[in-house]
Amino acid sequence: MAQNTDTALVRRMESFFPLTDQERRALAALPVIVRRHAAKQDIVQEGDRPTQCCLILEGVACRYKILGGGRRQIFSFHIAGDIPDLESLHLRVMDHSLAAVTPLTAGFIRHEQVRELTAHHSRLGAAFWRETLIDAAIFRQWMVGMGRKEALGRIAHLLCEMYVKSQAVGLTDGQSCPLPITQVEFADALGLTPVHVNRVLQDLRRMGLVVLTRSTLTVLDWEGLVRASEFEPLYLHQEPREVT
Amino acid sequence: MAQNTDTALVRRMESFFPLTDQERRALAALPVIVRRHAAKQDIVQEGDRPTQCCLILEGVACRYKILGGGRRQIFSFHIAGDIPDLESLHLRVMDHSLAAVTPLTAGFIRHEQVRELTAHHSRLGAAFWRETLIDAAIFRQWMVGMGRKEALGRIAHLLCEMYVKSQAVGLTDGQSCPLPITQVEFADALGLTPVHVNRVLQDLRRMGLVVLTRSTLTVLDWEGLVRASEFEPLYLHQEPREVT
DNA sequence: CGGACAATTGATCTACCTCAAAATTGGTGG
DNA sequence: CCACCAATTTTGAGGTAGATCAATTGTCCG
Repeated sequence: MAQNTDTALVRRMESFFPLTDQERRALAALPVIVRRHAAKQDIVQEGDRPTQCCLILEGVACRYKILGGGRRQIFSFHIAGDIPDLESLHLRVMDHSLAAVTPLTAGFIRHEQVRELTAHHSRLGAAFWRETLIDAAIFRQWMVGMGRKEALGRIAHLLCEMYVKSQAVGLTDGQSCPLPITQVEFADALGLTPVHVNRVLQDLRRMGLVVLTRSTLTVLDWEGLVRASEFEPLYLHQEPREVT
Repeated sequence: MAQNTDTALVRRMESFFPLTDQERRALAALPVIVRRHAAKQDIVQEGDRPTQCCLILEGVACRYKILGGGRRQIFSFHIAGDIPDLESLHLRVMDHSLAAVTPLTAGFIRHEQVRELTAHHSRLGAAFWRETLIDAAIFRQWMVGMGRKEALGRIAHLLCEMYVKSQAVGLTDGQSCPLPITQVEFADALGLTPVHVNRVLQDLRRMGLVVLTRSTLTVLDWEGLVRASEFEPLYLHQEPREVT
């Protein structure tokens, strides 16, 4: 398992720039505690003051906030290699919660270890910072959807995004990727009702763009899906690897 | 003017932790080029690869993206002391644009200078990082509004937020703060139509919560506004100053 | 095999949009 | 200093995407 945690982090960092041996060794030396979480279980809650952050190793997690009246807004979905609560490194109090969507394996790293690492390896610090900036870019893109797109484009866009993110960490298989997210969760992420999500997903199927099972997304017509969603992957900042 | 730029940055940093003399000197030594922008003028555009970032000294700026069909989504408004494109430090290509909302005075600092600074002063680096994390927290809060609140709560929330942010940089006067933002801009920020924004603002006035002129917000009933908007300022992370 | 959760369907309702025009406002040039 | 222009704000009437409420069906898993 220790090897898994290393490769996840190392691969993630190397998508920014090639690591030196020293940097690779420093990452591998990070003490990581691996823990499993049941589906729907909170990992960190709004109001907490975490002393560690959480590297997703397997499964899907989401960040969310609950309002009065049972309304919920999901801000992001996270897959293997993501560190969804990295921001807790510099924001003492959590302003939202982090939960497992599916059964989850996660590695926990103490803040002090991360601070130590970034202090001594400024390029790794920059890479971590960059991760949080990409998170923010994704938030902005979701805002575009919720503010200025109709339900169909909004849902299609999320499917594109999840597919591309899965691809980047090698989770795609042919034209399929894992997507174990319920329609209720889609609704809470997109600012819609489960009922409406259901109807629009049927439209997407009828248009021959995708097949969605309970746990898998298959993209039948990528071009069509991109067009329907106005998807432009620039905001994910998956630049070709170059030396800095 | 050099003094203005210094105080803006220094004050902003000190809201995180008390600076050492050394840190204060390093900030003051940053070469800053001051420039004025007319209202509605772009400062940085989507697709640009900036080599500097922009410190707002006076006026209001916004970040936005344009979609086909003339739809626009505004992501944030920025006032004195903000560095709205700080993220360009680690994301090579701009995935959105930055524009002046009002006539604007801004100071520009070269990336290399900022990198130099953060490399030698890791606490300042952390403070800059933190700024971008708070931006992201505000994005999340706007998502909550667009996804799960009706227009009245959404608008009221933005008014609360702008008031509190103004207060933090000493721009409030009694129960008023500058808010030179048109209803069209509100609409593009909130995912609404200008027509609907107009009607809801009238409701807020009729409820006796606020007075809004073209350039100034006056809060008549803060409690009422907070209740109507479900405003909880935790997400702004304006913690009491403490030593790190 | 049962029980809970997830997906689906149908009927009705409403917050917000669209389109169009009028009334205000503020800045600018003469 | 005033008159005018362009941008904003405001008003009205009708339309629609998506919400709400309430079942029903399907599916996974112990």
